[in-house]
Amino acid sequence: MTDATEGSAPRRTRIQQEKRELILEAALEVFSTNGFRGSTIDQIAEAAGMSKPNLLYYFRRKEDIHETLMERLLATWLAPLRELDDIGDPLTELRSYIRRKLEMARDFPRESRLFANEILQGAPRIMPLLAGELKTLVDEKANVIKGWMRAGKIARTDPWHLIFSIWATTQHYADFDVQVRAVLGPDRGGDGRFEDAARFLEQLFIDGLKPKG
Amino acid sequence: MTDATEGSAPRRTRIQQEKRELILEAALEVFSTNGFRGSTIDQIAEAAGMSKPNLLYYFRRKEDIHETLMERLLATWLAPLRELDDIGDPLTELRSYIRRKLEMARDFPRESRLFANEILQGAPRIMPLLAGELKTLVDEKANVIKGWMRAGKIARTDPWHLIFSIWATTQHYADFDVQVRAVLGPDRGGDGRFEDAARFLEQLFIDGLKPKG
DNA sequence: CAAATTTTTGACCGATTGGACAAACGTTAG
DNA sequence: CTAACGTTTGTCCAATCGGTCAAAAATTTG
Repeated sequence: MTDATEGSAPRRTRIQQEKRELILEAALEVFSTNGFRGSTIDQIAEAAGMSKPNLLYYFRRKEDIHETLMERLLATWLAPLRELDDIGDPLTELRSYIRRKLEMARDFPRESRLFANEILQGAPRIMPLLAGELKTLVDEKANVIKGWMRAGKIARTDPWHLIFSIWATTQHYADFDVQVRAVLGPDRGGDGRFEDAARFLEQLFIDGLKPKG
Repeated sequence: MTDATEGSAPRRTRIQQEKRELILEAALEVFSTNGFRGSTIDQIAEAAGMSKPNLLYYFRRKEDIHETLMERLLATWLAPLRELDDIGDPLTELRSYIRRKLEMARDFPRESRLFANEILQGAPRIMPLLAGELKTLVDEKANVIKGWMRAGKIARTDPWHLIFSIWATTQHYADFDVQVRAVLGPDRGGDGRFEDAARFLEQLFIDGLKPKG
């Protein structure tokens, strides 16, 4: 994907490519734990192992780093939803989607928190994207789900809120990780918590809480 | 609840009580939308309609405002979970809990976002509370839920993750409100979205997605 | 009333912030 | 070697930050 903010792809040397990656990696770490305003260029520069003016040689403004980060994030973030399609068994498809989202929460918690930070503060930088690209994608998948309901493959319910609930429950394990670990305690809060969560979510979304029989 | 940070309850004049409330109300608005570091004393002072030194006459440090806000928040925030008890039908109890939490997301979105901001950034100020008071409460309620499972009143599953999923799905409508409204669009994103969410969540938690029959 | 106390404010301070800039350094091409 | 170009850094700046302070204004008390 080309940089949306520049008309033509800027030519970059090998060093520029590498250093920009280094900065973005460091900035992801810093932004995701301190928020945009809570992070300083010095922090990012130090995490990237370079001086502040050197960092500003690769990204002219603090906002440019954040913007680049958000653009990359959104592409990978919505990939699981894009994969949800009509072929295959509906319940299996949804199960896979839930599993993929939970894996992303486990493997990319910093990206999840970066996104959560942005939304929490009113999404000032990505509002058009939410109402545009994201809404279009969700509407499209909601229609797929509606088709499954009409065909009697899954229970009739609100597809949009279904998608919200999948987002909420899976991202919770990234965004609220400290709380989850604190409540589960040292015994159950270890690495196994994601498998426990996967089992629980599968049961919740498929069967609910009503006892069988 | 008495102020945990001061040994004895400080005596306050009528003006002090009123102005402190005014400041806390303004600070809730500012902190919940900008985070702690993203908020300035000037912003809060302006929102409260007073000068910065005047504000600092009532709260000596920025952190004191945030601390007072968090203490109040936590008490009311956990009230719905405290109400969950053994008397009454289990499924009805859980339904009520979900409804109460969703109502809190609707009526106190700023408190929800303030809390989310704190957790997102690693809960630096309330970590002991999470591992202490909160964990104790959740463990206790998890045992209640376990009892229901043993009695065959609800399906067997992980009570802790059940509670997490209720938190996640309900608070999502406060914390990710902009995204929810953007995706639902002007038609369905209006005031009715909370009733739609309530209907959906009830169905999800009780019956899941598997088609009937 | 007057004295004592509480409340409010303008001016100010040191620290931190995002960012500019020119000079120094390193690398590559002719 | 040298000129050109890409990279790095020390220094600096204006704005903003949290917070202080003394004095003025308002209020309460006797």
